[in-house]
Amino acid sequence: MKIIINSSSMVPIYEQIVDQIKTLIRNGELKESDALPSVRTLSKELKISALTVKKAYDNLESEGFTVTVHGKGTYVAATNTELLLEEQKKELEADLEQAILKGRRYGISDEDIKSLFELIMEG
Amino acid sequence: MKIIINSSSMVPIYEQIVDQIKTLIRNGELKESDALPSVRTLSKELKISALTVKKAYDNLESEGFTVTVHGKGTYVAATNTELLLEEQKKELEADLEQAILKGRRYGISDEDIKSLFELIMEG
Amino acid sequence: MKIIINSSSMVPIYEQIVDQIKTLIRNGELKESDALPSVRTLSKELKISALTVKKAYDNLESEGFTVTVHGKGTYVAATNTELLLEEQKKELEADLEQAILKGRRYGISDEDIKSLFELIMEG
Amino acid sequence: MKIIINSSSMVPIYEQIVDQIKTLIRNGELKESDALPSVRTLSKELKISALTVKKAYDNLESEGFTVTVHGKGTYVAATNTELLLEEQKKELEADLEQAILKGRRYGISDEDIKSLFELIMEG
DNA sequence: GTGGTCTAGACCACT
DNA sequence: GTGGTCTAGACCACG
Repeated sequence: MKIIINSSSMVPIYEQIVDQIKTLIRNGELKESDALPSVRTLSKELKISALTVKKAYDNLESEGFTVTVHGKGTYVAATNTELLLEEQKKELEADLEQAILKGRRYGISDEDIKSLFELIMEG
Repeated sequence: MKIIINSSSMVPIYEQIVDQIKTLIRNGELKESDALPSVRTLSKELKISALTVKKAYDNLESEGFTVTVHGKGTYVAATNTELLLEEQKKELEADLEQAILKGRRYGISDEDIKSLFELIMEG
Repeated sequence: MKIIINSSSMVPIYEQIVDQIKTLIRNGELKESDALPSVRTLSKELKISALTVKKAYDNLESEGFTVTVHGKGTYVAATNTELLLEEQKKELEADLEQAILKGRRYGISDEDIKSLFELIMEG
Repeated sequence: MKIIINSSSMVPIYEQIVDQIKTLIRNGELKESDALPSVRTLSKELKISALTVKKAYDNLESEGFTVTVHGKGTYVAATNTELLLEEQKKELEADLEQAILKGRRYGISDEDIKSLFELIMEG
């Protein structure tokens, strides 16, 4: 499990974990029935609170990506990776839209917004 | 002063006020030496706490957009609108970059990200 | 009446007026029984609110420097200029003491405080 | 954390806290990465509102003396204590200058002002 | 547990 | 009237 935490990021730690595990599942690096590391193991590995890892796992479970067996551990559920990709695209779309709307609210021209976007994509 | 508050947004109310007043200043709808509505007036108008409006005004003052005279009111300071535009562009850039990085972290191809962006801009 | 208002100063306007009139009295530029300008006249001259001038005059009267005759105006009272000088010295002493105490609270050495003081006196 | 609040002072409580913490940092009693007491803890200790403590902490952070991590706490930032000393000296200088100017405005001789100053320093 | 935001209302100083 | 400070308590998000 190569999970990288950026504690100075504005994105909450638990969300960073959720995002990365989702992607691992979609990429096939985590397959159906694979066991995730235990809450305590991962928390020690990442040097964060076990409660934070648990919150991430809870989110994954409530979204259907994992199933937790009491006293045994957390396992990757059967997933439709196509569906997951769609979901992630929707999330990206929402983020992009919000950024664009903010730019327009600031009175920045669409041309300038496009230029900025392309600059970032190329950089 | 047409300020619109979205109380269900994750963006704090005081920040929404700050953003909108900054934009009003940059657009020339609020000119140098113009008086902002008093803290109490605006708080009644927006049906929010006076403290929340004050926090917004404090932020504007500490960033140099306004000057406050005790017992008199809050006024638009002399500002370099060029500089303000740059600042807002930087904010937009940061937002866009974060969205793009998230998309890539999700394993979405750059082509797909570009398509999504253009779709939103045209829609 | 040469009164100078610094509206960007931290010292309240009414206090600036009080201070300057006190000094005019002590220097003999305003003598016993001299009439002060009317509240409205002075407020127009200084381009400030009449209420602010009134507050200054009220202060002067309550400290015994002036007497106000209803319907006529405000006049300089009989004063002991020696006493006034003492009072002003005490005020200066209090201000200096507060500044010095602050410096010491900041952990600035007495030598540095003295150096600063002399620098200002000479500059 | 020995912080002393003088609630009858004209100096706002939050500013008293800011001043004293700045000094603790400059004196090395608070070192880089040290945790400040939590907002709630300090507010109980000083028997003041949590909001007042938070306002102090916000000020410290916006001036770069501390960093706050959501859900974790407030920590002393890496600071240039030399720079801080300079800043505090400037503040002292401004206070002394204002006192001296007031004395001169009162027509008190420079010799008298110096005498007063030395008396206070020795006392 | 932590900080972040918001409320409703109080009292004060200045104009 | 204005802004400046403070309170006591609420609800939320994060760890």
